[in-house]
Amino acid sequence: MFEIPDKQIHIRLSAHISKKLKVKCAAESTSMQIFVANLIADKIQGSPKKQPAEKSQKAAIIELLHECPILCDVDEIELGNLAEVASIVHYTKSQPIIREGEVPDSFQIVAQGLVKVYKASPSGKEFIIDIRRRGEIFGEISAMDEVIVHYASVQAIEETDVLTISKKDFVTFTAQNPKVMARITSLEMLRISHLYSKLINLVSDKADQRVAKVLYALTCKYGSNLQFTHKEIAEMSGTTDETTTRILTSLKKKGILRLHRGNLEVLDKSKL
Amino acid sequence: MFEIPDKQIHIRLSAHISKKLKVKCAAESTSMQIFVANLIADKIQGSPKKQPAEKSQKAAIIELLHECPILCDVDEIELGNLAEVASIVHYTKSQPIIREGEVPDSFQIVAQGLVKVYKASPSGKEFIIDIRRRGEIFGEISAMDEVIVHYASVQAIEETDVLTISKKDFVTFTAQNPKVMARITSLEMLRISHLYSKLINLVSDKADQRVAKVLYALTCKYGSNLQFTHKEIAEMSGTTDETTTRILTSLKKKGILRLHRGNLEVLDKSKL
DNA sequence: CGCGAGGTTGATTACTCTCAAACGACGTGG
DNA sequence: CCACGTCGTTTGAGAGTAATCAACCTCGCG
Repeated sequence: MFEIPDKQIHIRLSAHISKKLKVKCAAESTSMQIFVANLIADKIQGSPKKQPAEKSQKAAIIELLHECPILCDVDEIELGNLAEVASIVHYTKSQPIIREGEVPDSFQIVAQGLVKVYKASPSGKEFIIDIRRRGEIFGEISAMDEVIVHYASVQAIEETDVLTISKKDFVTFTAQNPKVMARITSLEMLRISHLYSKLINLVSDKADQRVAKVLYALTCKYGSNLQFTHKEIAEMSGTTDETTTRILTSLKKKGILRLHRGNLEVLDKSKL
Repeated sequence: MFEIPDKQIHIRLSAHISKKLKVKCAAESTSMQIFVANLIADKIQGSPKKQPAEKSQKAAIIELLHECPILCDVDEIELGNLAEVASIVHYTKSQPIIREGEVPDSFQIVAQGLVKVYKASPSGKEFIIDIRRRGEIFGEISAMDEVIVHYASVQAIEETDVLTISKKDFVTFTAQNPKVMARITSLEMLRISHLYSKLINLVSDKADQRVAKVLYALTCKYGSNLQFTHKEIAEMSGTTDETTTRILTSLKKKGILRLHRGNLEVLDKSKL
């Protein structure tokens, strides 16, 4: 398993090293503790180890596969075979799953928790393209035989379990189940339509409308209790933290929102 | 055929009708002459008529199919069959080909000329998502069996010939040529990666860098002589006409560009 | 010639980013 | 348990960007 060790470790750093670390963490938008913890874990254990699917897990995996829209009508036997080659990998909060530029080697389905799909600009600004939850897929680019690289990064935004299938196994599976490939294509086109909407929103809406649209979309998908920080809302809207805070407080004053630390509640979706 | 009549027609409009027409044309970013010409043509002839592929055309159609990346390795017989059910449709400059929200009924390949894929916001602002030329496809959403609608509009930006294949025929074709479907999926993923880049550019770059990136990308694809108006560059960059003009003139002063009416020449691509 | 589309320029306004400071909540180390 | 650092949040002031509004130019064409 890949987890931050329970034991506390105390580290003393010289001032300039500490400063550099701070800058790096800021650029990667991660906390120093998590960064160092992951660094240590990486060093000690290498990449997250795949956990072979145990018998007790197999039923759970098949249930997850059933919940995945692109696999919903694949027959039981095929799903069983797929479950055999799948494994569950746990990622801690803020742990990277895919880094932009890496060569795809596996297809993934979120089993539990949330991941963000995002892209960072050279200047360090991040834009969250999508949030995926249980049953939603990513890394589907590995189903392609061309040699391409990941064009976005994926990171867990809370404790997350991810079902992982190696590229080789997934290619074999799709070859035997052409309908799955068709569903993936269909999904990609749907995602393109969402991207088009995001583009046109970015060029034509002001920051407050963009934030409102993000909140509206999140509410539609996740309900009125949203476990996101202002920073995350900002990165989904393409604005800065401060601007987002201002917009959120103004929405609060209008009675549309209730703000708490690290989460917010939408009281009146229709007013967004 | 669907063309602006050669005969000149002089129309006298009352002031308020003229004004409304002007506003409408501005909103749809088309010239009044073309708008009225298309209006008349639509009224007289209905939708653009499909021109049945004549013998002399069939060779040209097959040549086009060969140039289309997603079809490049389909065998000659299949391409011949596809050519049988394909037809060439001519669109005049600024004529709409697909309107957002329409139900897809055909798959299209640009044979000659240029089309823009764009989306308009409710406020009327347009964003040009992509420019397609000979061999590039659009309307591929009609290959899907789900009932969905077009999520962007397509318009000819110069005199353009488009190879059109009905949804039914194209679905039949892809069913017999699964590799084509795989290539389409691959293409969609590539397009997604471009969209990701556009998104991150919009949120992190200033207007001048966005324009520069647009010019750079256009130069890579079309060479140093670009037949685009400032308005079109602006709609690709997500800025206004005026801002784009300012940026272009500043680039001209730096000796990177040469500006002419309706086109521009990139002198030093590396400085963009 | 007169019109309209494309292009240019200036002045003003509005928005939002940036920088800065500060606070409360929380967890951890001591 | 307290002190501390970090994170998430809040607020303010100032700067800079680009949108908006407006006027004007000019080229090409009917």
